[in-house]
Amino acid sequence: MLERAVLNSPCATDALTEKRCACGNLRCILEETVEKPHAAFPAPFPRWPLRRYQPLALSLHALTERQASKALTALPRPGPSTRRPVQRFEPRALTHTGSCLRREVARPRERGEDMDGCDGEKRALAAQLAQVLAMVRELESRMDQDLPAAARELCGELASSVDRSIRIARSVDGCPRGDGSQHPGGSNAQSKRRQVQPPIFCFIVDTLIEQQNHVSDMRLLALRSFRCSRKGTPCARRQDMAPLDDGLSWRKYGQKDILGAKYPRSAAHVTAAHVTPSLPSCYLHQTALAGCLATKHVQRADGDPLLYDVVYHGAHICAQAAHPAAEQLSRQLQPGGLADAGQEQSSPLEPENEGLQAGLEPMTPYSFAPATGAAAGGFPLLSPTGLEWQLSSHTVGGVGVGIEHEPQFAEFFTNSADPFQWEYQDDYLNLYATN
DNA sequence: GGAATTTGACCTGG
DNA sequence: CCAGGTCAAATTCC
Repeated sequence: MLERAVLNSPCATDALTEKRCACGNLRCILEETVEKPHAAFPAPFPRWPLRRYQPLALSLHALTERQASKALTALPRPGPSTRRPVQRFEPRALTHTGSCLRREVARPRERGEDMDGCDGEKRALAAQLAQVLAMVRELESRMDQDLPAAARELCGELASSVDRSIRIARSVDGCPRGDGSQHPGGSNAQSKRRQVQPPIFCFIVDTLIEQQNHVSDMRLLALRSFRCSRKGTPCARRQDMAPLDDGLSWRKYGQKDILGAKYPRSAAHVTAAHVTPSLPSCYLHQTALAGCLATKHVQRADGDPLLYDVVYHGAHICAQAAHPAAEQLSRQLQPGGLADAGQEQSSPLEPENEGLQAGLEPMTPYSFAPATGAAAGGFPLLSPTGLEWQLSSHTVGGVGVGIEHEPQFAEFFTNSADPFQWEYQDDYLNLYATN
């Protein structure tokens, strides 16, 4: 795995000053970009905290502000259930139970708070999100001070509050409706395949703390999801805290143990139910192949079992392509002809062409549709390498980390002449102000 | 009984 | 030849 190779670099430290490390090891390149700003400016360098904290804090701020306004509207509305939810692709072996929660938090009912069921929990959720927002603002206010200890403490509080928010959101999401039906994804005791999403903020807060400790860089996180694909360039990939609920329906058709990987890789087609719902199940797979070439591979990351490496192949030409996000991706793929994953294509995410710098919302692979949980909402991820690495996700459990495309990746490492791309902070500001 | 998943076999590209 | 992707019958779930 690339990640492992990165971490095991044998290169000498002095090589880090080279623009490209002599050994070509990725870690050297990473450390160069991380350490150079520190070496170039005397400590305490007043912009150090800003450079370190502002992108993530801005992400948190933008997210929490949106969440505070959107979370409740995304909650299940009372009314009859229209149809049985289509089972999303979720490898059983990859199912987890949200064990990454840092601490157990008593639910409002257990704490003697509002007893009005969903309404009470909605209020608790709103309160939690408001608290998160306040903490993020405080974090922003401290950016100009070199107070890593205070920032660390604040991050811990943030993580705790976010965990609580997500717990509440889940419990609300699972509240019984007026007609007694369960909301999709809710707490259906009979559903053994239900999906449990981990808290989305654990990761970003960990990342924030990690950056504070000079241990890592967001660029490393972007690297973690890079892997060569036998079939050629995947049209999109990302790492996530859970198998994505990307708004589409997937059917698993295979699982394979991968040499050197801890966890097997699962593959899924788009289900053809939307196209030919009357066909018997034995034809579904073939129909899916004939109707839509999109496939999805999911594998747990070796380094962090809570992360899932998701790779999308092929073009959506089935009925589900009508999904707004899928349509958007399709449009982006068409000019470059990336429809077939086996073809060598240029990046569908060229920043200068795709409106990132114009303030448009960054693209996401297929659909990361707003999920039914209260934690749904836009989530801009920042990358230290520049705007072309940014992405926004819209999934409950989704913390998009590394959507990338191989040409971009290659360009990133072959054209790493600007280790100070962090200086585009104002662009970040502008970008997120428009999201 | 239909839908979804599992799993061993087969296929394919390097 | 081998690793990884896919097929499809068998199995499981609801």
